[in-house]
Amino acid sequence: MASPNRHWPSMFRSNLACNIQQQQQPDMNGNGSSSSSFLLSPPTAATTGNGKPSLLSSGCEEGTRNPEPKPRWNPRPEQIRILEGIFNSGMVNPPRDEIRRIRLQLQEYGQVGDANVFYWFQNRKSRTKNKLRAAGHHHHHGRAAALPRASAPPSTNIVLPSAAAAAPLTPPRRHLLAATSSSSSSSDRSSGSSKSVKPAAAALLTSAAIDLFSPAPAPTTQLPACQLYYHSHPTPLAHDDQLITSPESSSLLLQWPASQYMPATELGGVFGSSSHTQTPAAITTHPSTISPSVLLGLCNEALGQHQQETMDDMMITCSNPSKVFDHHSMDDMSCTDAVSAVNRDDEKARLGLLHYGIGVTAAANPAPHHHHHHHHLASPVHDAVSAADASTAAMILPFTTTAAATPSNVVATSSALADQLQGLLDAGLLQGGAAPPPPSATVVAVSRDDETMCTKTTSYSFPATMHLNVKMFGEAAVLVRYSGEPVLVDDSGVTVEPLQQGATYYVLVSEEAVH
Amino acid sequence: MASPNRHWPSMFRSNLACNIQQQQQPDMNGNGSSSSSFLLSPPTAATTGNGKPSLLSSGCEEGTRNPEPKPRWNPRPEQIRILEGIFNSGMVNPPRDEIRRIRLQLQEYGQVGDANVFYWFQNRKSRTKNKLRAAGHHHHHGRAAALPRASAPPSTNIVLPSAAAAAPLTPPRRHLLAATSSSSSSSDRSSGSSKSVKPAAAALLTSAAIDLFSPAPAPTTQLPACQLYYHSHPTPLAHDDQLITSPESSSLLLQWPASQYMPATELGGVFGSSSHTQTPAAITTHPSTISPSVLLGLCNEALGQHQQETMDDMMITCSNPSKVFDHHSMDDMSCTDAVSAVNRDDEKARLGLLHYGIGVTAAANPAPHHHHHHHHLASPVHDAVSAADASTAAMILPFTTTAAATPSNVVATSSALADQLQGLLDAGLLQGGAAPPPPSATVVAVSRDDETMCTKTTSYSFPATMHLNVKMFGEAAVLVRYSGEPVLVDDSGVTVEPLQQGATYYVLVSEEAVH
DNA sequence: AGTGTATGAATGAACG
DNA sequence: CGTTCATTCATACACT
Repeated sequence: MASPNRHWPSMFRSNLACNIQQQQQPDMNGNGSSSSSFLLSPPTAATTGNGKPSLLSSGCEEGTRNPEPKPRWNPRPEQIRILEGIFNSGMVNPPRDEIRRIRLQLQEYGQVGDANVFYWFQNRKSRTKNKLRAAGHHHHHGRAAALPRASAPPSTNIVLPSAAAAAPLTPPRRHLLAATSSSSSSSDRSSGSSKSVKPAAAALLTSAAIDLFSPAPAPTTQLPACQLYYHSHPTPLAHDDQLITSPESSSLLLQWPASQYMPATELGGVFGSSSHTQTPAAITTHPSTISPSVLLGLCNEALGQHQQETMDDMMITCSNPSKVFDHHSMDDMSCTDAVSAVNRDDEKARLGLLHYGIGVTAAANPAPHHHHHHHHLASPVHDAVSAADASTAAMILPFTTTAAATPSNVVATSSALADQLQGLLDAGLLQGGAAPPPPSATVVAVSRDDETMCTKTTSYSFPATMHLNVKMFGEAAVLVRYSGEPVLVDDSGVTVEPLQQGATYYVLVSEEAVH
Repeated sequence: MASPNRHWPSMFRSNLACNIQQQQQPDMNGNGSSSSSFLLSPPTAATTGNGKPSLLSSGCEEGTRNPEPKPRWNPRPEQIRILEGIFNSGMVNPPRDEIRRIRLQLQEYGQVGDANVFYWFQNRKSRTKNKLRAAGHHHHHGRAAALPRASAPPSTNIVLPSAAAAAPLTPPRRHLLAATSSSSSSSDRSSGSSKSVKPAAAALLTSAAIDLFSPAPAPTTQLPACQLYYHSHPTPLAHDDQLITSPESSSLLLQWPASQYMPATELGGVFGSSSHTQTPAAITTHPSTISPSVLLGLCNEALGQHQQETMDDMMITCSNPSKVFDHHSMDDMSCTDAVSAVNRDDEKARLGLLHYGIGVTAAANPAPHHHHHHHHLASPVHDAVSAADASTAAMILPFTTTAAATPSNVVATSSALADQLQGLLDAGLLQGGAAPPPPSATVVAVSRDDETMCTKTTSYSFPATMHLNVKMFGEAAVLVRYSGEPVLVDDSGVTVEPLQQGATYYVLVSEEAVH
């Protein structure tokens, strides 16, 4: 695809150290050519007033770190609004050039780099998706394609009258006070902060509503193809403030037709970006064409104020992710797969050690559902127990272990588990299945430290049939059978008879000796 | 398939909404409904109709004013225990599906969302790392010496007699009094920690490091040539007889089981759940099954209460090294290197270490906070066992194992059942169950003799919460979690954080060093 | 009553 | 794209 924007990330890495105050942004690419550039707004703080600056650090001093403080971009509310608007207009993942444009727009409110914009979209999209997933998790409805309108499930595609919708979640007043900030979901952070306003509450609400349903999912998943560009209008921005605040604008929102929906993306295409750019008037103008989402976007952006929530709802329209279920089923997963999967997992980290594994799916089997209390020993439990024991045993006796271990018996309990194990075995991971274990005897050395009162046991696995020199455990070491019966050794400490395969012996050692 | 479900990033925020105070009763879950709950899903709430309808839906009270926007999740002690257990079992950053499972488990004790779990892990990991950094700050090279920094890490590696150990970070008295959780490091919150300890520095100080066994690697001498393999025997040992020799220790070890064995991996999966699942009765039933380690656990518990002295137990195995280690060249990596890496901090270190990876484990024990302690020891014991087993298992099948066994999985499994026993153990053991009283951590030292190609493992049981001086196992020793993730240690080799109760750690030692 | 720590939550930045 | 790291924000508690 054209997706021009892919790899950006690497780019900026600048570090400028601290010098400058604040936000320097990764501007990156901007390439200087384009006009842009101006770094105008220095610091956030300044410009608008955001207020926050103070405390943060920013500065560079603090020395501890290396030379690279690089303050992270801290989007201002206005910027967030804009971004949010664009995003919900369907421009889920803007191409490079769009990013650039957006950046320019944002710049009016504060320094910002393309990278920031890029990341913002990436994160926003990603997070939205996850959230969605989480939320919907319970039921996976399969609704594959839900419709736009119905959007998924829920439904909420309704337009909500402002009041109703809004009310519950977002406290209106909040907006007033805080003003801009509350755009949809993510934004609050920036503004609020302190207690007075309480961020979370309002914000959350808002966001909540939005996130889940609306925005993202749908648009996101949907068409990749259509991304839109929003055209920026040169002008408008400036007024942003005004727009936002103004009541009127809000009123606008109401107006549009909720009825028609179209995928956000599409809209976006249409005018997505414009949204924020748009002036109320404009909106008015094209009401029909505009999709709700767009409108929403606009609203958010533009006025953002109170109503946002409402809008959100609207947006929802298109959604549906589709893939709800792709996971893999463990069952299917062959050992191999499983293995690999596992590895993958940490892979990055390193090879594979991994922990995860098998056991896994457990969920499946027993029911997680509450019933906890009941079955006591019920079979499951029982099995479990035995399994556990077995395992224990295995551990203990390594030797024995694997082989026997067929999980199946034991494990049988949980099918899922079993399967997995089985898989592993098959895969050959576990030795048990695969290779016959060589004969060996286990020798457990038990020593106690009088001081610490600690008892330590070390176990060794020696080849069966070998003659062990007990002295290796110290002069005073005594080798005994599991039964406690001493094993005969010659003067040099070597066992008279070879170790028996599969047998377990114990050596008593004193720490001193060991030492 | 494998891939799809892995980690999920972030974001899900829930709004929870109604959080309700559920908090108090663990049981509340009742909910029966489906397994999960709705927790976060506000969104989904929608399911129904979307939440929007004015409030209704959710029900959350928001209808009202919303007194509380979103109360932040407040993990209950049991939940913390569980999380802590999982975390220290190596599941530092659980994949998405694991999170889900974990959540289900946690839900038994109170409302919680995937996001909460996600955040918990993220934060926990992050903070652990930072702490380390802070602590170890000094110069790299700190060899043995004590250190300069006053604050931080006083690494005192003292041996701690049993008593001393108690809890560095966690307020000791707390245990007695409140008894609440106190799991280790992070968890304390619930119980109470706070200032006393303070930041890392303080913490470190407080906790004394222990140096118990210095000889670590091999207490005993080396083994001659052992080649071993562990063969699995299906049943060999079955006798429950007792055996062992030594008096005291023996008592501990006594009989172990024989019953069925299964690969470590299996265990992992299995035991986790089983453990907590177990009912006392069950236990009783199979007493024979108990492994030495279990016994130890008991001991710990039994006596341990106040202090935990260390006990250890253990096992071993020699296996063919070649297989074991070869993967990535563990050979190449010198311990030293490894170590240093650790100190370095960061992931790289981590990664490197991972090579070693080992496997499995863990168990934690619960601490029943309030509540009498009476559940028979049974459960605890059981827990212990599992822990031990796990470790053992790990050793045995290190490599293989790993792959599959996800502790969490395990855990998850258990969750379902959990409850009944619960009364007994709170959380149960999941994998990590926790033991109420006798917190201890298992440290398995793995050493390989290049000549003989034998691998020897020794396991120690240290009081949980103590800071272990890894150097006791040799300069080049590296302490890793079951997952293979290295445990952070300061320059002097003392763990930044105390050992986690119920957790199993592995120490990689090079024979040479030992030598 | 404040103040600071510990930690949940949110999100920018990056890596693979 | 999904995941992970790092930072920051905000809040619950404990402390003196």
